[in-house]
This record gives sequence, C-alpha cells and structure tokens, in this order.
Amino acid sequence: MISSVKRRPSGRHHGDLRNALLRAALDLVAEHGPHGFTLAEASRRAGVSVAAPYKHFADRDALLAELATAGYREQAERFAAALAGSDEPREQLAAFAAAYVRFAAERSALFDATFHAGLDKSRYPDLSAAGDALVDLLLPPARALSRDEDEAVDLLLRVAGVAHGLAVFLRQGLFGVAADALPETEARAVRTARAITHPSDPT
Amino acid sequence: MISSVKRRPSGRHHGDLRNALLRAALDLVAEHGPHGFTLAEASRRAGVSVAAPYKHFADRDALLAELATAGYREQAERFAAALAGSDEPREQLAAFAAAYVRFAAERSALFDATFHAGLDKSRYPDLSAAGDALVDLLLPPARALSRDEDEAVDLLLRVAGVAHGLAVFLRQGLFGVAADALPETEARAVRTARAITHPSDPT
DNA sequence: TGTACATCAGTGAACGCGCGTTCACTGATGTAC
DNA sequence: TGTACATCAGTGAACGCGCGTTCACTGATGTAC
Repeated sequence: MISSVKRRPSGRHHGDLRNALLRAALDLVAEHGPHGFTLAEASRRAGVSVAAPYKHFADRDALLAELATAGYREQAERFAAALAGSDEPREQLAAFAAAYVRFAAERSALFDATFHAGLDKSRYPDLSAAGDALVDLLLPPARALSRDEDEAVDLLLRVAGVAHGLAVFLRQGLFGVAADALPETEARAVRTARAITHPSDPT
Repeated sequence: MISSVKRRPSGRHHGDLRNALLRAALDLVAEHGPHGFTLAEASRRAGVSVAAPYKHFADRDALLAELATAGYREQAERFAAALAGSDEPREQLAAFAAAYVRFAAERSALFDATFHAGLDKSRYPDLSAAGDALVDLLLPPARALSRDEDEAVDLLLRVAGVAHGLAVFLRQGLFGVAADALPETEARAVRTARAITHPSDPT
C-alpha cells in the first residue's frame, strides 16, 4: 500500500489522525447507516485509543458535522461541473438532477451523512454555509427560466425534489440493485427535470 | 379524559398495553426521530416495567415494524381516498402526490417510522406486504397513461419521487415552518405531477 | 353458588454491553540558546 | 553542535449511563366441576 501524504509519519504520533478518523467514520456510515457510527469504533479502526479523537474534534457530533460539510462541498463540485456542461438553463437543471442522483449512488455514505445524520445545522455554521452555497450555485439557471425570485425558488425546489426522491428510492433499492439501476435512474431524473422546466408546463 | 375502549380495564392488568406501547413509541419517534425510540422509555411512558413489552412484541424491532406497517396502511387509506376524488388518471396521480406530502406533514412520526427506521423489510412479511399494497393501489392510474408496464412503473416512480422529495424537504424545514408551508408544498407537488404526466412531456 | 385450578399479563431485579466523555499521564518532536 | 525545555498528540484506565433482554415470580382473572 502506498502511504498517503503525511506531514509527520512518526512513531508515536499518528501523522494524520484527523483524516483517518473521518475516513473510518465514513466507512461506518456506509456499513451501518448514519446512526451506526460511533466514536469508539472509529478510534479502533484508526488504531488509536478512544480518547484520541478529542484532540481533534470537540465531540461525536462535531466529527459528524465535518463529514456532512465535506459532503456538501463535494456536491458543490459535482453540481458546478454539471452546470458547466451546457449554457442552456433547462439542460443545466437536468444535468444537476442527474448529478444529484449520481452523487447519492456513488457516494452514498456521504449522502447519508448530509441528509440522514439528524444534526442540528444551526450549531455548525460551516455546515449551513456549505448548504447555502449549494443553493447559490443552483439558483442562477432557475432564475433564467423564471419571472421572479419566488418562481425561481419554486422551480429549483421542484427539480431538487425529484432528484432527492429518486435518489432516496435508488438508495433504498426500490429499483433493484443500486449500481445496475443508476443509469436508468439518472435518465428518469433528467426526463423529469425537463418536464418540470418545459415551456408548456401548465404552471 | 374519556377512557378508550378496553376489554379489561382491570387493576393489575393494563388493559391495552399493546396499543399504549405503540402510541408511546410513536410519540418518541415524533420527539427524537426514528432512532430516538427506546423500548425502555416507551415502557416508562406506558407506566409499565421494562420487561412488559416482551409479552406483546418479540423485540424492539418487531414493535418498530408494526408501527411502520400501520404507517403504510394509513397511507393506503389516504391514497385510496385521493384516487377516488377523480376518474381522470392524471388528476388521480396529482392527488396522490398531494396526499403523500400531506401524510408526511400531518403524520410525520409515522412517515419517519416507515421510511427512516432502517428496518430490514424482508424480516417482516406484513410490512413488505403493506408496502406492496401501496404500489398495487397506485399502478392503475399510471397504467392508464402508459403504453406498457415498464412505462407505467417509470411514471409512478417519477411522480412518487417528487412527492417523496418535496415531503422530505418540507419535513426538514427547507420551506420554513412545516405547517405554514404545507398548502404551498402540496400545490407544488400537484403542479409537478401534472408536468410529469403532461401529454407533451418529451419522454 | 362455591371452590380448585390453569392461565398469563405484568413485576422487579439483574445481566452484560458498548457508548461518550474525562483525566492525569507520557514521551517524541521542534525550538531556543 | 549540544543541551534544556515547552509543546501537545496520543495513552490507558476509569466513570456513569441507558440500553435490550432474561428470569423466576405473582396475583387477578376466567373456567371447570
């Protein structure tokens, strides 16, 4: 195994415990769901005592919040790339919907961490800021298709709504094995987004 | 308080512990989420020892599964009523979407119990049967708008997808206080369902 | 009507478990002189 | 270059807690005779 980039791969000190804990936590969420993560088990997997995490995180929830924040940031990257694929607002929103579904399938633990961890967002400013950034990223194409701000928010919520619903259904296995069903579900999300943004949509 | 209908409102025996436990469990889910429910606390609220529930349920998950099953059954009632409001398939699906959102808002604990409890459905035949019954109920209007079965399933999933996504967003407070936003969210679900089933939908 | 008995819903005490968190500590590292 | 020292990431033992589950039990009820 090629050792990851570390500042100090020293004897006593772990070197990169912070990230090792985040990775272990993500694995636990992947295996047991967002509530199956425990600080104790994450410590064990990182090869460290149960007290060690407290040198890097205030408490259990703080670690989870950091995971969720990372999730939002990765979503932002993916959605930005999706929007960049076209300059037609309708196609941008359709690409966003597809990217949303893909994120939930490919990074399902991170998806769970952002949506199902049950964190009190207001306690974690970085987390809510990362969430707000997503909205800021996605509003422009919705505005381009809308008469006013209310309509833009409405449109975005509807497109994000389908994306989220289909993503959750995919995660829950309602479409059979998740990996097999991904392209199909992406296509479904795209078609639905197009229907929602269709000029003849009887709004 | 008017006492509920009981077979034996006797001294030593509780009379209706089974239902009292289910009600207490539902309250706990409402207060702390689907993972905040504990058998011990439910027993306390029912005014009974922690061992008492085992006379009525095999274990903790069995109680939760019963709650989820009840949730599906109530959804079935509500959706059937929604479909009965029209004989136009498009309007039936739109009414279903609205009813879905309404259920999530008005019976949020039951909604959480059905979707976020993380139960292994295959271990509870009654639960999965109740879930299947929902699909059977909703497929007919989707079939009426589709060329074949695959298209019908696809259509239903897309409509249910928006309904679910908007319901979750509403639950998470993305639209402000849930109660205030309910009519608005229902309307959004209806409009989106109509857009999806619109004849000119570029499928 | 009275009595003996089987049933079974609920008791209360106990179990082992894993958790989050705290604490005084240690020892490798980097730095100042 | 060598030495004294401050730093601070990680240790290991311990805490109190609430949980799910088990167990032998009890006593009110309904029933058979």
